[in-house]
Amino acid sequence: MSKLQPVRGTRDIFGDDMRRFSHVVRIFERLAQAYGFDEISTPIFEFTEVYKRTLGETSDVVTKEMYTFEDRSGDLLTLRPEYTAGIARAYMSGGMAQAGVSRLFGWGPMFRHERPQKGRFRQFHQLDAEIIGAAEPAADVDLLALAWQLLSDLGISDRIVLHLNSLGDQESRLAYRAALTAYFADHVDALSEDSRMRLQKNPMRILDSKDPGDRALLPDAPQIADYLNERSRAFFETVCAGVKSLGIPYIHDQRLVRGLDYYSHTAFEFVTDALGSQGTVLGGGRYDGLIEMMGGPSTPGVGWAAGIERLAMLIDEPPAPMRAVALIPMGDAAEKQALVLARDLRAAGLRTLMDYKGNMKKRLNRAAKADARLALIIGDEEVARGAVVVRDLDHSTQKDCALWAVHDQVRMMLAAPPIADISPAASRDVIDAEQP
RNA sequence: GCGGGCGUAGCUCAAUUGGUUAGAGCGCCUGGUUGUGGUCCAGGAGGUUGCGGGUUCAAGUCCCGUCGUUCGCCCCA
Repeated sequence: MSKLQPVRGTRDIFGDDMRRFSHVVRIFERLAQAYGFDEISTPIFEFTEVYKRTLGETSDVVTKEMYTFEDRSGDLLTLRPEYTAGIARAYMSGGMAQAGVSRLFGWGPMFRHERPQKGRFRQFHQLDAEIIGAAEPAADVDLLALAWQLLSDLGISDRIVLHLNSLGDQESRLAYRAALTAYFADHVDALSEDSRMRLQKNPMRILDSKDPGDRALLPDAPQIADYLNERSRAFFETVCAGVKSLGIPYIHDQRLVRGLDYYSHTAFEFVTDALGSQGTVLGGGRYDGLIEMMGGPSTPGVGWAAGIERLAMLIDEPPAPMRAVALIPMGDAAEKQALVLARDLRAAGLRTLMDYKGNMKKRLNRAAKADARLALIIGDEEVARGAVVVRDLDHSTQKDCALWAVHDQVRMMLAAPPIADISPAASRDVIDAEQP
C-alpha cells in the first residue's frame, strides 16, 4: 500500500457505504422537520474554551481526545468533539434566546482522538437534536419519541433497547455523590485502579465499570433513585410515563451515567448488542446547567446525538438509486442528437447515463452493469429518419420510436414492471410477443 | 493511552518443515460478433507479499521496529 492513505481513524465514504450514510441522514432530516425542528449548522471548530468549560476538565474528551491547535493568529481552537456545546454557543451568540424555545437539529463530522475500532472513528458523523429553553419533561419525551421513530423508520428498532436513568437535579446529584463517595471510600481496597481515580474525579462513573471487583461492590452501593428529591423524582416519573404511553421499550438502568459534566435529570442511551463494545447508537440527556456554565442566562436544554456510521452499519440494504436510462449514440450525428436528448431527459428528472465509446456490445454491457432499465440506441439510420430505438434491458425487448415521442415512450416503458416483479414465464411471453 | 489477533492483485483467499519464476476465483480490459447486454470461448493488464531493518546459502513464511486494521480495556456516537 502506498503512503497515500487517509489519516488513522478517518475514511473515505463512497458506494454502498455512502448510500447507507445518506439514507440515515435523509430519514433523520425528514423526521426532524416533521417534529418541528429547524436545521442549524455550526462551525466544525470552536474556541477550545467552549468545550473545556462545558465538558468538564476531567472528562475523557477534554483530557485526552480533543484535536486542539493554535491558528495563525494565536487563537486556541478545537475541532468539535460533540455538537451540543457548539449549538449552545450558537444559541447565545445568535440571539436565539429572545425567540423562546428553540428546537434545533443538525448533522456533521465530529473529531475525537481515540483508538479506532469497529464503529469508532477519529472523524465520525453525528445526527443531533436539541430543545433549548424548555424545562418541562415533555421536551425530554418529545426528543425520545423522535429518537425512537428514527430507529423504527430505519428498521433497526427491534435490535435496540432504551436505557433510561435520572441523574437528578443539582441538589439530588450532590447528595447522591456524597453518599456514593462515602460508600466507596470505605471499600477503596476492593476498587480497581481505574475506579480509585474515578473516586477522586467522578465517582458516579464507578457505576458503569466493567471490572469484576468493582461490580461486586455495586449491589450494596447507594442507588441514585433513593437520593432524588421530590422535584427530580416527579420529573423522572413524568418522563417514564410519557415513554410508556408511546410504547417505547425501555429499562430503567440505574448504572447509566454520562461522562460529560453538564448533564442533569434525564440521561439515556439507545443500545444494541450488534456492534460489539460500541453498542451505544444514540445517547443524550438534559443539560439544564450548560448554558449558564458557558456564561449565559440560566437556560434549560435537552438533546441527543446519534452516530451515523453506527446506524448505517445496522440498517439493511439502503434503497437502490433510481434505475437509469442509458443513451447509446453511434456516430457523430447521433452524438449531437443524444446530447440534446440527454439534457431533456435529465431536465425531466430521469437518471440518464451517456456512454461515449466502444462498440454497441460494450455499451449495452456497461449500461446493464450500471443497472440501467432502458437503453436509447441512436445510430445513423435512426438519425436519418428521426427515430430512436428504445430497448428494455430487463425484458430484452425494444421498440422503434419517433424522436418526438421518445419522452412518452420512455415514461411508459419505465412504468412497466421490472423483471424482478414478473415470473419467468410471463417474461418469456413478453419477449415472444414483442421481440422483432 | 494500555493489551491481544491480522496485513499476499481492485475484492475474497491459496502458496508444503523457510526453497528457486507468488497462484486461483470474482472483477476489469481486448478479441471471437463492423448495430444489440447478462451466458460461452480465447487472450491480456494488474504485486516492491503494508513499510523499514535483521537472521539465513535462501524470507510471503522466522525476529525486531513501524504504519494500518481488528477485538478488548478506557470512554463514548
